[in-house]
Amino acid sequence: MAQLSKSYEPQVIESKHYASWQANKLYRSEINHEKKPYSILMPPPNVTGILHFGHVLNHTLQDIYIRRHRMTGNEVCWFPGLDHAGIATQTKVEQELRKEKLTRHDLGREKFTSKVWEWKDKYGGIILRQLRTLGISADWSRTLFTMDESASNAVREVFIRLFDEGLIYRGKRIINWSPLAQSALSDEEVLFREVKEHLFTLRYYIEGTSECLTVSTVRPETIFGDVAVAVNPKDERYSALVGKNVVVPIIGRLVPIITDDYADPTFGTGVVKITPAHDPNDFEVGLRHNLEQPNAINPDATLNDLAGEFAGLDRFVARKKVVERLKELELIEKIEDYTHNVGFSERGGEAVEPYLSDQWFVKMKPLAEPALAAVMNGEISFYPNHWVKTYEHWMTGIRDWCISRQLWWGHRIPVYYSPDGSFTAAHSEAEARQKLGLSSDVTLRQDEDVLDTWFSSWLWPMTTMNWLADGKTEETEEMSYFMPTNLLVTAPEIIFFWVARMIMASLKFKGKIPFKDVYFTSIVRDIKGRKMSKSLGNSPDPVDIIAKYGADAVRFTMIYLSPMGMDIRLDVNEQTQDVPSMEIGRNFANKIWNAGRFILMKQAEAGESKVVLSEKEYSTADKWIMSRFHSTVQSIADALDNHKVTEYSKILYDFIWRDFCDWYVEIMKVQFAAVEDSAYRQGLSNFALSIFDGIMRLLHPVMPFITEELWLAIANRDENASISIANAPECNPSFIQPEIEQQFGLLQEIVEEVRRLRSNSAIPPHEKLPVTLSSETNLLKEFFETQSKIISTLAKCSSVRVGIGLSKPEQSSSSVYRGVEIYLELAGTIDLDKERARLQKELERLTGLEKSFASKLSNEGFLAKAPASVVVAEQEKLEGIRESLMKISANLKAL
RNA sequence: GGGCGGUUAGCUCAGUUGGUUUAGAGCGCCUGCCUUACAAGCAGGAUGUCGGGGGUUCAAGUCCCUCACCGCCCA
Repeated sequence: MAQLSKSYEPQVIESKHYASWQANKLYRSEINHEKKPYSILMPPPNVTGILHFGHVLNHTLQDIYIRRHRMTGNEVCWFPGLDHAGIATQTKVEQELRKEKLTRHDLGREKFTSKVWEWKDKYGGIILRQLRTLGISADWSRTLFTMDESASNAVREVFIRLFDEGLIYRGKRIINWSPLAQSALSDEEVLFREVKEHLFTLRYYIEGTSECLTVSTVRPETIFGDVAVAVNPKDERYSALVGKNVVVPIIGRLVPIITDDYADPTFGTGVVKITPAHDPNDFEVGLRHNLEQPNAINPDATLNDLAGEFAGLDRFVARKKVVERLKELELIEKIEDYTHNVGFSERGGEAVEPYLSDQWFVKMKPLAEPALAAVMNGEISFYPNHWVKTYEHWMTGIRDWCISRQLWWGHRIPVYYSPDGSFTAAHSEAEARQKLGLSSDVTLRQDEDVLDTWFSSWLWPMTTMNWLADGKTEETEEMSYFMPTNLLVTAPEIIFFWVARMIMASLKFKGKIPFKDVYFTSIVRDIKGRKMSKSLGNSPDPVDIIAKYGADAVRFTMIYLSPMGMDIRLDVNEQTQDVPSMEIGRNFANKIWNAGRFILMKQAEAGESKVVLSEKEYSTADKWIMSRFHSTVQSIADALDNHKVTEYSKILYDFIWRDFCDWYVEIMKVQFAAVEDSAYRQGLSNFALSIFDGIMRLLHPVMPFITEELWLAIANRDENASISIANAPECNPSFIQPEIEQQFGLLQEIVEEVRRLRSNSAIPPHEKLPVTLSSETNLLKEFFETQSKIISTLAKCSSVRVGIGLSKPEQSSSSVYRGVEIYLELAGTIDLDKERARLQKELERLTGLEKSFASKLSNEGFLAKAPASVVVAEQEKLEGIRESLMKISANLKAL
């Protein structure tokens, strides 16, 4: 027998087993047509990312399903990978360069990108190493990086196909511009936040008059791009002025007063300035009225020459200066506080600038329609289901996707321009020339921009399975075996970024859905409901927490605490950066550890043997634990099948702690001590061990390390065995016996009632007292007789007298439970007043109950309309209550 | 403005298609225990107008309407 320490020490055990799992290549998958496939795509973390609690939860969930299916006979594959994260990674490397006072332009494109690759090889993907400490069983041999050649080939091919089909187009549009990254962002990369600013009402003098129109704006610094002021066509206040010109403040340019529905008569003065290059709505107005689109802002968000004396100033500095100047010129009518939503870059955090530029877009409508249908018709299911509505809403109002980024790190857009202005998408310059019908001496220029990172990750379901790895191969073995994958586990935040687009791409290019079920995880917050973030100091490093509590404990706690469909709140100590709730999992692990240790000790005590109790030898408790075990097996299967993962953890927690440890193990001690026969003892300890073995298998998906350690220990299995490739227990319904569970329930209640009586009378724990149990049926009498040893041990009785209609012993504390009278003999120590008060209180409680049941049963509506079974059950309850009432009042009288 | 969640013990949450002796768990709290698997533990205890109001029903924490508050997403 292995020597186990008194408390569970995860650190050594965890690294030992992970190394052995990897060395034995247990989680490598292969195409095996004998088995049903089960697969999950790991959402590729950012190459710059480090582990946070969101990852811990997400990957634990995935690992639970992966491990579970590996144990239920599937050929399992978990496809891991890493995302190149264009903006984030480029920013990181640019920051490093800045320390050397260099910019990427100093290096040039080629040198810069090779620098990024160097950075990636050296520091990138820390997170994948960190994930290993969690114990997850991904097939690391399949790790894909979105910039790998194979994935890049697919990206290029997809771009060309969509371009040729007309689904990718180039357009001059207002896009979200990140001045920090100096790149376009997609709508999804912009976060809106309420900001308190000011609403300035400016005076625009009408040409040649001393009258003025007052125009409200929050961005006076954009007046240099003004081309018109607009009023609503129905707004009679201004109808006489339409067609006249006004003078733009400071610069004095004349612009027309036009009418457009966009002008809201109820907002501000009802007059709005039109700056097409700096506002998406104004841009639309400009198109309708054929206006120019002068750009007054540079890519770094400083003002340009159009702003005259303000040229070169940052937009926010410029705003102040412009306001000062307007004040000097008395061109400000009023300044009001104004709260509105402003878009900020998800990555850089700076305010996004609506910016007019040439960008590449994907036409989304044709892609969205089938992708919406796949979810609406149930081919793909969302858990929790309510996300379907969010998905539907976005998909029906979908806008084209801006996919070009003015970065160097990423997949370069495969578009080539000829000097004559024609262009096409192609695999090479030569191919482009051919497509454009140009002779071979024409030099083409490749588009400078790269693609949005998500343009590679939307192909993830296919590129992970080597689709178009060489740019040509349409169908791979992996795809025909594993696609569609079974489950995707992801944060709801990227439902649009990623989930929706993967569905689109898979349907578009393969005509297949990418996954069947999507599980949206909880968002991890602190106890105040704030999202975890480094700047708030409420985001401890999970690596430290894992080191302190053990990976199993962290995994279990996260699952146990995360409510389905809602955010999870973790109590974080900001001083110590500790997460004390991890004690739930740690204590549980310790409990399991000690239960295992106990059984091993009993087995050693009984002597090595393979003998297991036969069914004929089962005691009530043995039958009961078998019944409970098989029910547990069933409810765990149901919980996991229905994506109720928290329930899975709760079922196990309760079964192991309450049923197995509190009751079965305690009773096993009694049974073990009562019989000296070593064959019986061996049979019993092996029986308990077999239950424990099953528990380990049920628990393994969520707590892989401790279960591996104990499972290997309990059977002295050989070094290379692993619970992770063992079979999950199956439910054998014939062992589920409700009548045994009911009978045992009575035993538990009796024991607890005696303990309660003892506690009420303040009996010291070591003092044993005589107990009398009086029942009304022979059946119960006999049952108590067979269980008397157990009752007397668990309830600390010096003796247990069992009989039918026994009278109340002198000076005893009494109780009635379902017709059974329980007497605890307290000769000499009984406090009669206290006992009377207790019985009186119980009497009152029961009288109240009796009243409510009696009135229910005399209600004709109830008798006529309630199902007969309910009426009968209520009738029986009432009779039981009346019986208890009689007995208690008799006991009260007898005091 | 539109949509989606949530409101149950001091805290974090369970509570299946309405019907379990008048609502459960963990943490925290109180009392007593180093009962040789486990003090990271054991035994016992206290704590609730199930957010407010209305309705449906024989019966509502559970279904419907409405209001309030909190959170998220979209515009």
